[in-house]
Amino acid sequence: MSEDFTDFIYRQPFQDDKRRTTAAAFTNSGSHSSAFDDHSSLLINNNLQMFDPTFAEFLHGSNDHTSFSVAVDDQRIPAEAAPATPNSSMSSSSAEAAAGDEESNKGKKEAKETLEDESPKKDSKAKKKGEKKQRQPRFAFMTKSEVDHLEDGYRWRKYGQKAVKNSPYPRSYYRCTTQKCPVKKRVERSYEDPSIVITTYEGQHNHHVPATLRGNAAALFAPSMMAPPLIPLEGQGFPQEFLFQVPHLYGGGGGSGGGSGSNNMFHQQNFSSLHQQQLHHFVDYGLLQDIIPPVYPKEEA
DNA sequence: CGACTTTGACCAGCGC
DNA sequence: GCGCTGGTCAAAGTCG
Repeated sequence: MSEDFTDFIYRQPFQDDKRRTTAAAFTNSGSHSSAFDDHSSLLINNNLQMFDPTFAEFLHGSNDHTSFSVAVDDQRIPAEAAPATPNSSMSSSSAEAAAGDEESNKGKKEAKETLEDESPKKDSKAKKKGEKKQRQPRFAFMTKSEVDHLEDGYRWRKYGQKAVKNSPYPRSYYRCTTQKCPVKKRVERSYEDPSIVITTYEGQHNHHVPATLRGNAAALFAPSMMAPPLIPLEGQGFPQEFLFQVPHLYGGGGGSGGGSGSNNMFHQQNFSSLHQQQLHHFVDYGLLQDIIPPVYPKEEA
């Protein structure tokens, strides 16, 4: 299914680090590698400098972050999955790739969550045994930030936290507090670079951004999360997830410590046409078209 | 008092 | 079949 993309990933002009990361990620699919061990993912690691810094900035209005990345759909960033991951750049392990189509473990839980919404209680837990659930599209953002929970314009309620294998940092689970909104997100820190926060959004908001939010986030994020179901996860040959990083050109707070490790990954020289194509690809999937503000093109200009 | 966080327990999928 | 791990629930605690 997403093999195409996996392949694509391998072809990326990764840096040494990247390569190793990727390799590690793909070979380290022990069991549930980790938070980001789903299917193959499409990576646009370094070299991708498509967005204007404002893009990253809109993320949460603050300037904690210096980098930003996105993963779409079932893929997760093998933050912890890649023990050898030199930097937090994500790669994806195809461990759950197979699951992508059919969905596997988490699907069921999510199913109950996303489908039944907030109504399900322990009850739902007991039932829905054989019931399988399709996975919601996911967007993983890697953000360099001091705070774990980044402001993205929506209100979230934390409903769980788990220690992550291979990582000293726990993973937090959040759910959109808006009723009927099935969106969930996971937040964890890269064990490689503690300064990087990996946020994975799952599902799409079916409501507008709370008015109380920062204009930035609200304006920019709302659309993306509210986009209609555009990801035919199953059998579409789509990348279960893809992600890209956006270097934050602003001095992320004077060479933030963590930045060091990520410097490599966020260090790009130019935005080649290839990347543009890639971006287009993503956009075509309709996943980012809303997320990506019209500012990126100006990068060229 | 309502909203949110913390935290232990539970459940299911997967690999061995 | 067993153990590990990820994901979720829900009671209790905290905060404004």
